[in-house]
Amino acid sequence: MVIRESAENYVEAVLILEKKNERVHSVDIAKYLNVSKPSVSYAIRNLSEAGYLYMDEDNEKQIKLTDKGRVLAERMYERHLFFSHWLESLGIDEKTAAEEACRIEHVLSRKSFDAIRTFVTQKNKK
Amino acid sequence: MVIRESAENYVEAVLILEKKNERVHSVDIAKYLNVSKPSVSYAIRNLSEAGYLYMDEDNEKQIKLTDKGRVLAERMYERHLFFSHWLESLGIDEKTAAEEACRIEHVLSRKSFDAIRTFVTQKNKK
DNA sequence: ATTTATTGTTAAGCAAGGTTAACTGGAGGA
DNA sequence: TCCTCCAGTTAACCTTGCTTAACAATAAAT
Repeated sequence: MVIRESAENYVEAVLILEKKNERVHSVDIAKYLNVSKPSVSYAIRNLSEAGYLYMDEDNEKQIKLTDKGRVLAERMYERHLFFSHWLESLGIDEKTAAEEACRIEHVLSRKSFDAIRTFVTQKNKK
Repeated sequence: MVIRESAENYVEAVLILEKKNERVHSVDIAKYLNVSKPSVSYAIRNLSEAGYLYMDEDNEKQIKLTDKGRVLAERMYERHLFFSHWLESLGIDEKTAAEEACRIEHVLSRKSFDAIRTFVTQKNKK
């Protein structure tokens, strides 16, 4: 399975719900991402086949990240926080900042993201 | 027609080929964007129905931007130049910088792009 | 115990944006 | 004149990632 924007959003959603100490069931992901239940069902199947997460059948079907999935999710989340905070600091309203962070976070290579973050962080220090 | 990333790439390609003083026929766009001829044919039909460009039947089927198309194309091109130059100045190689600029340019609102450009330009002045 | 609500899955289908294969039509060379 | 090449279109199809409708299974409530 090729990991695309959609897949990245699913694992990130799992991480965020988990951090909020909320239940992480398919239906919660659907609500969080604003998609239908079958979409989540389909995504879960693909992502579990690809080893990014699994459904814990023994524990009320909670969705859990694998190590591989967690690495990806943390990377997306880190980017999300960075871009949304940066955009907000530039005067973009919170909602817009979150939406755009959500799109930018998927299109950058590691190198470019690191370079941008270093640039912004250094400027903000001064 | 909703203008998406793909549509933005087509009008931008027309602008760039035009700036390079090259022929702008469907087949040139296909080569530039690395897509097949039928893809271009389909895109041209949609974009001309939506008023972004037209095929000049009286002039060897050259593809021309309408005013509306030109506005969009210039906006994309401006973003493309900004991001690719910025990334290169951060040490990203030219090819990667161009590829990533090509993706970032489509995901930002006007407000966010302006804010980012102002931030970067100011830092680089100091 | 039976009904009801919640959760997840299956099936069928749609839209966007690609692809290849096959066709048409015009321009230039032999 | 005929043949060939080039450009563009049409048809059929694929993939991704959604959707709605219908259904199954389980838990909770009366």
